Amino acid sequence: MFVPSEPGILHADADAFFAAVEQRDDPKLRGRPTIVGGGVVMAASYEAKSRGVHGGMGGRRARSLCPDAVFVQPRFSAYVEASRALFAIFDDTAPAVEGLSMEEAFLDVTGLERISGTPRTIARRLRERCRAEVGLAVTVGVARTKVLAKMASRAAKPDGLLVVMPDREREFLHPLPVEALWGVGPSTAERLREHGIATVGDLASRRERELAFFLGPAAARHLHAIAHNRDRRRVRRGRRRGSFGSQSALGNRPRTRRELDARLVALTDRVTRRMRSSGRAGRTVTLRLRFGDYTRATRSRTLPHPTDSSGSVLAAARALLADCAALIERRGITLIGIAVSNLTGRGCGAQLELPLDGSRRRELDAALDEIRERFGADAIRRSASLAREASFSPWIRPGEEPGSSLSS
DNA sequence: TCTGGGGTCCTAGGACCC
DNA sequence: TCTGGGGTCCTAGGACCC
Repeated sequence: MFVPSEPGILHADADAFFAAVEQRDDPKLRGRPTIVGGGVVMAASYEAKSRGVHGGMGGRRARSLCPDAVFVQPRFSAYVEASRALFAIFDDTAPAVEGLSMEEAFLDVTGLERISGTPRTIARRLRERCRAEVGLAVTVGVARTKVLAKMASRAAKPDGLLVVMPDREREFLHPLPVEALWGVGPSTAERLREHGIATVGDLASRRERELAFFLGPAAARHLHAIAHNRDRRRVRRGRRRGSFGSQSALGNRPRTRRELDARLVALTDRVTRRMRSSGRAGRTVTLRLRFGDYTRATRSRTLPHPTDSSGSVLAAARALLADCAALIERRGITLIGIAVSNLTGRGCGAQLELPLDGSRRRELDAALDEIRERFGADAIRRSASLAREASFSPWIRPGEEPGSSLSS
């Protein structure tokens, strides 16, 4: 009898991360609906979720749905520490780990069977270690592709493990509503439903060309591919972030120019400080605004040279803010944010610490493969000459911490 | 106390260059 | 001088995710 071998991509995701850390650290919260945040729900424990509370919901609505919930202030340093501990276990489990956020990652365990056992065994052990060593429940989805592993973990939550075997992929995927697809949000779902597409199976039955008419070519190609579980993206190590940003909500009361400028100074300081401690510089400064009527605007400016200095970023941000004075006057401002993108080092996504001894050879080859795959064979030659010009220093450096964003 | 705070990727038009 | 093709970069905005 044919026995298909187990697929090798794991998606590991800590359940209700912020809320779970709070419940771990304060026994009084265990078993009780716990909500992190106040004005807005940043994370809700499963006790609160079962009453209809979810992330992003207004605090008042959450309170009315779940009057006995305990609200706690977020403690970001505790979440960062928990995230590091989880990633230490992930890194110990698989050679290729790709962080998606503070609390989730893809792990490629292909070819580890002789050393560590089957993917199912590895996933089981990973979950046990996260619980024993970090005190958190981690759900794992296992499949042949990243999209499917991600969707498997979603389906297995909370505190579950789901392996989608290759001969069961369609059975798993096709009955799901289109909203369940990773990357399909309210807007795309509505457009699909307008065209009579309600399930992933419906989606798979349409031609890509037909989808492109109302989704655009890129979205059509992507959705058509994943509806057929074609997803060739590999688990990539050492991905570096593409931007640094910070924003702050202002409430509804009117703000003076002086107040806005003070916010801008604080935001700039926070962002450039983080950039300097990561050793990155950027060229494009973006100002993000939200107005009293919930409309938004962004304005950006690209500088001639990369910078990490608060002076240069602030000057650009101030000029952009001045351009928006009339808009702000008219609509009232409720949120201000800045981001710096177009970062130096972007594109050198596969990094390695020197020195290169024999044991690093395999990693180097994998890194070169990755660069070829993402940027074309020519990129190696161009990078090599750049690196020679720069005395082989700036582009080979240890990667950043995994998990670049704060999330719920 | 009525709407966090962080990210990613894609599109489309215009400027500019060869 | 006009037309065309092909490419890159910049800007603004939309959708989505955690």
